[in-house]
Amino acid sequence: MGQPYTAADKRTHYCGTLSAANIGERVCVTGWAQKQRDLGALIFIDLRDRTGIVQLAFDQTTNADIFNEAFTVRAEFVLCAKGVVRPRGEGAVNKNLATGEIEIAVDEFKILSSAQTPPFAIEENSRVNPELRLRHRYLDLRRPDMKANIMARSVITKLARDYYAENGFVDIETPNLVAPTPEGARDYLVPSRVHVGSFYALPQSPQIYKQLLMVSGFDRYFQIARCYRDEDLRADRQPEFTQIDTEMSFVTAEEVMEVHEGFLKKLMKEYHGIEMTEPFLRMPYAEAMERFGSDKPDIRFGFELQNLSDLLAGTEFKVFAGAIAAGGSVRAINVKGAGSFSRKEIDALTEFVKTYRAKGLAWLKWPVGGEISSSYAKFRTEAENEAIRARMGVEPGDLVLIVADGNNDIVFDALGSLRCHCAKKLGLLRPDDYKFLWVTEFPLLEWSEEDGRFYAKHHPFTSPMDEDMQYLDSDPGRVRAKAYDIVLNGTELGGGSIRIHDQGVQTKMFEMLGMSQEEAQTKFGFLLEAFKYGVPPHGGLAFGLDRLVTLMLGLEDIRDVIAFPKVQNASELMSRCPAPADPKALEELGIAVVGKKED
RNA sequence: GGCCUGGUAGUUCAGUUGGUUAGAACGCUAGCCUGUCACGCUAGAGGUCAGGGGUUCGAGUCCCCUUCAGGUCGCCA
Repeated sequence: MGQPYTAADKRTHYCGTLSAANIGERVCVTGWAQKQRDLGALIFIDLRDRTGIVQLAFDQTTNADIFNEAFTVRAEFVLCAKGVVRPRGEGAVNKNLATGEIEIAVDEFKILSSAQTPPFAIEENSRVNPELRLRHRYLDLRRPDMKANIMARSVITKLARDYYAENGFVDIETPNLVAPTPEGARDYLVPSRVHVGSFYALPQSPQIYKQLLMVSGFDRYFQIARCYRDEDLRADRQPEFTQIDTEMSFVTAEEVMEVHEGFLKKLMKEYHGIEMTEPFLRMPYAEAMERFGSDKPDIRFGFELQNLSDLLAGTEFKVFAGAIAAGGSVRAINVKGAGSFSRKEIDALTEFVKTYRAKGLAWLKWPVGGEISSSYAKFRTEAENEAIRARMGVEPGDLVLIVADGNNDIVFDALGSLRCHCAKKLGLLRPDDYKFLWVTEFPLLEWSEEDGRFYAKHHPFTSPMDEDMQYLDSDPGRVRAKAYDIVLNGTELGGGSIRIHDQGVQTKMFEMLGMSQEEAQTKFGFLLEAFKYGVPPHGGLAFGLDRLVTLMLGLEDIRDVIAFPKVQNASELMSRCPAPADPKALEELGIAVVGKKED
């Protein structure tokens, strides 16, 4: 139900752009009815488009036909209105509205489309069930805040394109139907009709292709690349996501970092008006772990980790002694000003660290003007207390939280998460405080107890550091990589590395990952082959665009910057995918679905 | 795969110790109203208390299962 749209209905202005400057002009506006207010012989309609709202005025005595049309308008009707912009009457100015000084005296009017009452109000900050919002995402995206998010994403994407183009990067598309990835995240598989029984994968990243583009001599590559990983979702993780993907030839790690730092600084300046002149802080992985218990530390606040193992060498407290004896450690953070936390609050913190596999949480309190108290009173000594107080810089009113475990990974993980948790609880995290950090010198390999072998921490094309080459055979776990992550306020925004450009080192790397010559040939033969024909030293970096936009907007949920996101079980509530396939299509693909998982 | 939280009109929520006909606000429908903009006034409609099972004289409320959504650990080279 609606009238036809003709060339004569072409809009002259966006609703939100009209102002007192347009008074006296005859204009044509189009959009959605935000609200119809019927005062009897006078009707007002707020008309909304992507720029804002303008008020349409209808007077029964002036034009009864148009007035009667306006009478039938309900929320979300699509309208085209023409008329003269006029100032509002004395006392009728709306200071809360950008266009509040004026209105349009409508003299031509069309209902282009009627509308059902929407299932939720189209307004800013509406606190509506996310499920309902996603089912009607097209309506959710009409809300001004969601619309602003998506439009901001467009602006940031354009900034990226401009910056990298200005710096000599060539925008090149890489395939979305690629060979399955042998390691790493699970692939989304795409069956081939022509090759029944064979599969493409959707790319987890354009990694190999961009390296091959360096072999081809493009020197600098750039792409806004869609990537896919079939893993469980989080608030900051979607199964399909977008990377600002880059690669450069003839560069060192330092040069790669400088170029990308330039982009972030440009973004901060043009988007937030914040001039960042100092180079971003750089910190080796080992230091990040030691001080913050995390490879993506939030450095907006302190509460740094301290190793107390040496101070507690003689402790009679079995939990501590046992952890140290097992080759682990006892570490602590001093949560400044948290001495007032109640027993109940500390119990909640204990539960919190347990989710990170810590067995418990010990604590020491130095209350203002009170006696030292602790969770392990029976075992502590005055000397130990004093040593801890001195090392942790404890002042009255502080709370020292201690985690001990035979496995240092657990100690770091638990305390690293706990310090962020406490900072949040104490309200120390300002989203408009931007602290960038490069984390460098990541370990090249990671030992898997479960599989009894090494895995590449980054990916198998990452170059070892020159000074650690000597340990490749004798002590592979010690080898550091020319890898770097860019971290903002505790979130990994992106990461990259200098790649191996030596065929021999690459072969060695595959060996260390337990891959035979034949296997390496089968999986990456084309890459090794390409490397025979003159490969430049190269490296690159990819930003997670979704996370970048989320942080730039001060949001927490990645879904707020994605037009059509998926929910936790990786389905999409609006289109209802994934869905069972047409049996004929399956037959053509040679695929039989043998049954859904019962458990 | 594990753990935690939640699901009550269209929406946001309340619903006491298990007790009569499940309420409010907003929205919606109709009528009235010439300066509203959270318009106002009057009247009205609107409920599979997520679904199923159980306990009970009696279940929105207690128990179990399922389902959906959210958070999180594992996972995410």
